[in-house]
Amino acid sequence: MISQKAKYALRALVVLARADAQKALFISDIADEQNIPKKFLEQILLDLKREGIVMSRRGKMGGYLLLKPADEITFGEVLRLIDGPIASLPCLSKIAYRRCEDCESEETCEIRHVFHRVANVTRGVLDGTTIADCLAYGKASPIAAVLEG
Amino acid sequence: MISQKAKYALRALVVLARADAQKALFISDIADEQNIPKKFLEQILLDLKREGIVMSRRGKMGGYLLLKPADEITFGEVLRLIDGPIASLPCLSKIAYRRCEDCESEETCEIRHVFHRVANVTRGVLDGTTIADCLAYGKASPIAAVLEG
DNA sequence: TCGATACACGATTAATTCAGTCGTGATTGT
DNA sequence: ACAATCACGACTGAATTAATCGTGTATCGA
Repeated sequence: MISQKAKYALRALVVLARADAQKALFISDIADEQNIPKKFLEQILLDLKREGIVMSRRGKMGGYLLLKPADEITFGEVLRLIDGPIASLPCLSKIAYRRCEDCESEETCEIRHVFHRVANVTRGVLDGTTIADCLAYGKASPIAAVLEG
Repeated sequence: MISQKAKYALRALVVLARADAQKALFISDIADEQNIPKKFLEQILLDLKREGIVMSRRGKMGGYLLLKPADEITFGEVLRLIDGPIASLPCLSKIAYRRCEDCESEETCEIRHVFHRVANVTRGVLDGTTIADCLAYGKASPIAAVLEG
């Protein structure tokens, strides 16, 4: 299960991607549209900003807008930022490798090879899917959802 | 990341699968071989027993043995039992479906279709891999690990 | 220049989960 | 009877999750 925070982050990015690329959106507008607690979303957008995915303007007429093009923001990137490693075992993580303490060696670990395959297929989907791939979905065009069944 | 508990469960099952099918193993022997806290493993084996995956004998000369054949115990089955759903979203879980509270509808959810694909490929691996597929690995035959690279 | 509106950011919190540990009881082979 | 083994509920400390609170800073428009 991904965290609630990651879910909010992804949906906020979709909203930003759907908006006019030049026009900043208020936190409160995004929060209202997606039923996200405003203060929590504020925190999330700050994380995304530090990572260079979005930018913000302060003051009246401020708000948030995408810094990276929507088709260059992958699900994998966002999930790693918010939830941490995608791999099921610390010894398989790219961004936060850690040896399993209880494990004698990675070569003879009985289960590592299985989760290595899991990590590969999962990364295949998450690093191969971008925010732009979600634009057809959502309030704007409920019809699009039918396409996938 | 899977839990430590799930990791222990899978490795304990591999140990049981490697043993003589008729001979019960003590909790303490499995715990020692895999560096698992004994009391914690006791709890885990009870879970696996309730599920019908292993059985136990009490008293002196007691111990645990597999109830199901190793090639019929899938990773998916064990992970669902110990860690819960494999799906990344509650609304995609087979064993514990729950509607996402903050989500208007599943048809128009902007991110659901992506995690549906993730769930499919993950299940493909986890439900398609059994404890028997791990027998070549581990202490018994460190050479086998080389085969995969 | 003033004030309303927006983002910035650290601190705090309640609830839950994780990873065990403890203690006692029941069963069985010798 | 005794020792070894599993059974099982209760407990615990640390970490994580999902927020909330409060104050500060920037900016626009009148």
